[in-house]
Order: sequence, then structure tokens, then C-alpha cells
Amino acid sequence: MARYQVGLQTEAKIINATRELLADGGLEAATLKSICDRAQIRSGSFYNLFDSKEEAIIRVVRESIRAVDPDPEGAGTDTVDDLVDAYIRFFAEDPQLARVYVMTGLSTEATGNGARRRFLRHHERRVERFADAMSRADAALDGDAAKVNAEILLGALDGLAFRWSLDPDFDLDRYARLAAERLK
Amino acid sequence: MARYQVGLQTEAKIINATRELLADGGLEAATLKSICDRAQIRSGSFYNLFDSKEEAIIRVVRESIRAVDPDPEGAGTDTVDDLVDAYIRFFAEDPQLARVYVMTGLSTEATGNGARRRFLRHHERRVERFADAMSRADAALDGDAAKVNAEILLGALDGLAFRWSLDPDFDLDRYARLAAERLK
DNA sequence: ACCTAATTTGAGTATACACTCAACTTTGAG
DNA sequence: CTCAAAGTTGAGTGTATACTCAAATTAGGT
Repeated sequence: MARYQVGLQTEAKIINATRELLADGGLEAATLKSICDRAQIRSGSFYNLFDSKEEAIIRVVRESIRAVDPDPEGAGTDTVDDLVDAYIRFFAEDPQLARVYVMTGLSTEATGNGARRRFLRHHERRVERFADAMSRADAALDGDAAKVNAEILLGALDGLAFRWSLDPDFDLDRYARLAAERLK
Repeated sequence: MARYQVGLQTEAKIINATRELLADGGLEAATLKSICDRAQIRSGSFYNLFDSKEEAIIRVVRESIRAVDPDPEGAGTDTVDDLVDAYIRFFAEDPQLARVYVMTGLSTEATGNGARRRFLRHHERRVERFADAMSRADAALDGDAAKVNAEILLGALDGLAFRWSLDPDFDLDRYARLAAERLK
């Protein structure tokens, strides 16, 4: 499985092309032809490095989901503000990956519902993270109430992010901070 | 353009089949073949009544968008609670249409972005509706602040609805009411 | 019962898609 | 420099898609 430099470069070109296409037009836009055209390769090269189109897409989607997580290994030291900031920063700093992230959750099929399940699992982990931070900040808040609050706050953040994905002019940063202020 | 009874029945079968498929599997699932199979007709009959597959889909989507609106002609007499109730009721009473509604906004292409634009336009109208109701309830709230509040509340509702579309077990009714309580 | 227009049929068209493979070229370790 | 493995190519395969149309059937007003 040793690899030549050219192969690694081609792999990177494919991943970049896939990410750009997913960010611009979602799963519908990421056809094999469009990926190969953008990466400036022929389909045979694609299949020399990837088993399927889905493999490339899942790699990009996974990357986007990981990127929204401020500190995947972090164990209970974040504040709610930290978490909200990380969420907002993700959208501000890498809108392309962020769009992939939003569109992933929304896609009905295309990646065989695997993406949806991944998205949901990640969401649940994040709710716990937020709930923990809320509990730490307010000793009077019991676990269940914190989880409810976290679910609502994350719902609002996701809803506003979705709104932004429909209309890039929407001031996500501002609204997300206001929502967090009212809901934390 | 006079029509026989059979024709009207066929049209209804097609619309129903399309709605069911959209609700279950989104745009990806609503292929011409699947629509015709479910409606128990052959493709020629479909094209005798519709100019394109998109026409049938758009009819269903429009229906879903209209259904979420409690009183499209209503001029400024609703309270925020009325509007939130209508939103929740829409999801509780016709989950199938509601799923179509959510999935429509999320679809990247498939209906040529027309659906997305429609969705956004409708969203903006609804924000104004909510903002008006908020202004009426609280004289101290100026127009801009009300609009911001409305945008956040609707963001939260849409986010929670999206969450529900990923996981039908999610208790949308409960969370939506809690969100409205904190944000109105 | 008659007759025209509405409706149905299903094989057929054109196109786009993901994916394959045999022949060829390039890489880089020894 | 050599050469086996890695990488590239592009025409080609199979399948699914939306959509068409000539021929047959049916509806329903007269």
C-alpha cells in the first residue's frame, strides 16, 4: 500500500473538488463527472484511489462534522459560551464545510441514510455536551432540565444555521449570539 | 379542457402518490416510476395530465407550504400563541405534509431552486406575521426588535422541526412550546 | 346506439449516472 | 539504469431516469 506522491496529490485534488461541489450545490451537484472535471482527472484515476463516489463524499462529510466539534476529546471543561462560540466560529471560518454539514443532515438519501444517522448521533452527543456545561454553570438545574434547555438552544442554532444556508446574507453570527443569550 | 371523471380521479391518485413518496423519502424517492407504481397507472397517463414530474411535485410542495399557514388572508389579529399553536398543529395533524415542507427547504436542487426560493419567501412573510403579533403584545417593543425576536423564535421552531424530521420520536410539540415560552 | 374527444397503454427514446478495464505512462527504490 | 508497482487514461458497460407517441380503449353528451 505504499504510495507515490502523485497519488497523494490526486487524492487531495479529489477531496477538495468534492468538498467544493458539496458546499456549492449539495449532494446533487457532486456527480462523478463534476468531481473529476473539477479535480482535472479522469474517472479511472478516481476509482484507482476510491472504491466508490460515496467514499469520497463520506470523507468530506465526516470532516465537516468533526470540524463543528470544538474539542472532540474535551471532557467537561467547556462553558456554554465556549460551545456556542465554537459553533458560530465554525460557520464564520469555514462556510464551505459548514454548508456541507447543514446539507448533510438534510439529505434524504443519497448516502443511504448513513449520513443522517451520523448527523443525529453527533447531535445527541452535542446536546449532552451543552447540557453538562449548563449544569456546571447553574447548580440549581437538574440533569433533565439541562438537557431540555440544551436541546432547545441547539435547535435554535441549527434552525438559524439552516436559515443561513438558504440565504447567505443572513447574519447568522448576530442571531446565534442573541439566541444563546436568551436560551442559556 | 373539459374532463371526464376518470381523469380527475387519476389526477388525485397521482397527487396522493407524490405526497406519500415525498413524505417518506423526500425528493429522491419521488421518481416517475415510483409515482406511477403507487398511483397504479402507466407513465403515459401521467403525461396526459401533467407536463412534467416537477409539476406534480410543486403542487404538493405548494400545498404543504400553504397548509403551515394558519390563515393566509388574516390581517393582524393573531397572537403569538395562535401562530405557534398553528405551527405545532400543522406538524401534529399532518406529519406527512409537514415532512414535505421541511424537506422542501432542505433540498438543494431537484426542483431547480424554485422550491427553496418559495420556502424563503414564505419564511419572510411568516417572520413579519410573528413580529407584528409580538409588537401588538408588547407596546415597548419596537419594530426591529420584534423582527429579531421573531426570527429567533422561528429559527428555533424550524430547527426543532428539522430535528423531528431526522427522528420522528422527538417530542416536537413539547419542545416547540417550551421554546416559544422562552422566546416570545 | 353513436361518435368524438378524453384517457390509457407500454414499448421505445434520449440522456445521465456510477462504475470497469485493458493498454499505456510514470514513479522511485535498489 | 532497471523494472515492478503505482498511477492514468478514455472508450465502454449497465442501469435508472424523465419523457414520447401511435394505437387501442373508454366516457358520456346527443
